Amino acid sequence: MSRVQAAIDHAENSCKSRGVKLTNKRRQVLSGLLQSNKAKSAYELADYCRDEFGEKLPPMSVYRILEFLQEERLVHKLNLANKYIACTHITCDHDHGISQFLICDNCQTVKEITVKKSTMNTLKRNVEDAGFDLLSPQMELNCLCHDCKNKAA
Amino acid sequence: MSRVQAAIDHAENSCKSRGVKLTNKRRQVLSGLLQSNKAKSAYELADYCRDEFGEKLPPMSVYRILEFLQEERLVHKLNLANKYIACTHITCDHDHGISQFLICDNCQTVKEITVKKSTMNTLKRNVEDAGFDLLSPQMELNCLCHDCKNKAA
DNA sequence: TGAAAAAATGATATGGTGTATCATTGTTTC
DNA sequence: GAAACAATGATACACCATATCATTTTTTCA
Repeated sequence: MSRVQAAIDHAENSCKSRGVKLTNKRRQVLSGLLQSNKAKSAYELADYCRDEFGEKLPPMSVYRILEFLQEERLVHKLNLANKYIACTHITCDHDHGISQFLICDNCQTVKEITVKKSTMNTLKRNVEDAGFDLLSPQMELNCLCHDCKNKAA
Repeated sequence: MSRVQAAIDHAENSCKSRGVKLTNKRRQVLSGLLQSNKAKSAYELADYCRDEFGEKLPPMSVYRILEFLQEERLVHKLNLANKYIACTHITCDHDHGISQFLICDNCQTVKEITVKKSTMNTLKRNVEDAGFDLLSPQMELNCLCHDCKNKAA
């Protein structure tokens, strides 16, 4: 079974156990995100569903579906680019910490990592010293992936 | 002399020494950012110039002016919110490190801080372990400022 | 079963952000 | 004072996002 199919099956079960439905269109949008290692915009996903499944999905619906997928923790929104990406941990059952996203400036590949708790704690203290409380420390960092770095060299 | 005026004077000198011009409109846009502790969008700045100085500044011009101000390191762009803010260090002469921005989710006040070098190094190593190189570690963090926190309590 | 309620999706219009392009005005330079 | 350059204006348009109301599909439960 493909990695994508495995993730979708897992998502299906997760939804069922939470008492919500992974409808056909929701599954299609999710698969659009899963079969790519780059983030995609709502409009790109609408195009994908049209091309791949012959569904004409209006943008509004895509946004609603993405909102649903985010609530179910299947998808993350990258606020810097206004794009969306499937959660790397779909197939994990355990709850995972705050994710940080590394975005390659050259090829747009996105990698989701989890920064060590101690680093985040240091950062948090830093922020509190400035008179603020950290709410959602999801960081999106502009990077160059080593593939592109090597090609450039 | 007001804080704003002092910053503008300083910017003026800085531009002169770099051989570029802080024109009237550029000064107006900069002052729009300086007299606020919140970030402003290009369109908000256009409105500000219209209301405050009777200038009708088309959006395109505001964007060009903001680009100029960023090149001169007088202004930062907050990519998360698509807004701009005056650099806190305008009146410093020394070159300063990478800035991090704390944004209050409630009142939108923005505070520019500099995270300790050791923390950034740890983060950098974290990122490199994942196969990426950090390009511009400008972080924008969603926070709650202590003013709002206290009011809520 | 089948009508009412709820959930999901469609359709249309519109607003905000940002850029491409070409035209115009203003300022240096020599 | 003409040529070269810098700054700004004007128009059009692309993309992201949401508000609103309509329609379809699914669930619920008497």
